[in-house]
Amino acid sequence: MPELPEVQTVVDYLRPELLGETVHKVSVPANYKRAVGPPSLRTFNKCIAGQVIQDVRRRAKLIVLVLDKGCISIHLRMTGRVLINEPEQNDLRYITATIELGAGHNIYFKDVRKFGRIKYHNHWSDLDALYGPEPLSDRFSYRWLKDSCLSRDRMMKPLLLDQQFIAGLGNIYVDEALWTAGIHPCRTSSSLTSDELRKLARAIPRILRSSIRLNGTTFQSFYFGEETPGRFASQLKVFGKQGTACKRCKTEIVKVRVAQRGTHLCPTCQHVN
DNA sequence: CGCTTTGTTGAAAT
DNA sequence: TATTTCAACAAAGC
Repeated sequence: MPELPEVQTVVDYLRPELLGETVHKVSVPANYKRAVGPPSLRTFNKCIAGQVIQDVRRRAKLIVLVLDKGCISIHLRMTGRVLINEPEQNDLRYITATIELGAGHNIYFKDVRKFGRIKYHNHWSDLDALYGPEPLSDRFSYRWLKDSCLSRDRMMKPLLLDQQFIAGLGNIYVDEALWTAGIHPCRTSSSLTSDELRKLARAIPRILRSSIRLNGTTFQSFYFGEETPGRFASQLKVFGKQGTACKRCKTEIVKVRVAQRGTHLCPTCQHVN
């Protein structure tokens, strides 16, 4: 499940390969056209034709190809993968879109679950405005987190998953950050103490940077490049660790349901109140 | 077959 | 009315 560190890993892998390439058009298979747009395929191609890729960057969980004028965003959702080499024959059926570059070079979007989407935006700011602060930017701070949590009344888990609140966190890193800070996922944001907020503000960037350094977490299906897995799975403290002993207090990690999401926590370290 | 996964959407609840 | 929560959705593997 690609979240901020996994998407960053893909972006860092793609950037040197794609910088300076010219985009020709995007094509989709006849039996599945949902992966591209908005805008419509016709408009999409009219917009991108001949534009040069000036930058490859990440915003929230999106891979963004910044072109001369607008930009193309790629959301991997659950199982999306970006390939820059011709896929194997048996992988061809999962290619839901192809971005055609010059000289027979293509970007292939392979997506078994087909939740992934590729969109075009006329301006970077249109896309930028959709998301909250980047946790690895200077817009994120203890002060911001404190003010933002105390000024609303939401459960911490869904709050941190809300991309408009903070960008890039998903199920894995929210569970890890809340365990590190000793905060129960059901805690109300306005009830957090300064000490808890301070711990959380430290934990979020620390965990994300640490994961990026190891190329992200390969839990089920995340790979970048052709078949390279991330190595952060070995550092996980609670995600997928139900039934094992808490690294801090030896209590058994449990998996519960919070806001319709599978949620991993230590009942001792993370108090409800 | 039902459950799981993600983020968006629109409806419902507070 | 604004804020917050929830169910539905899209798709396929196990």
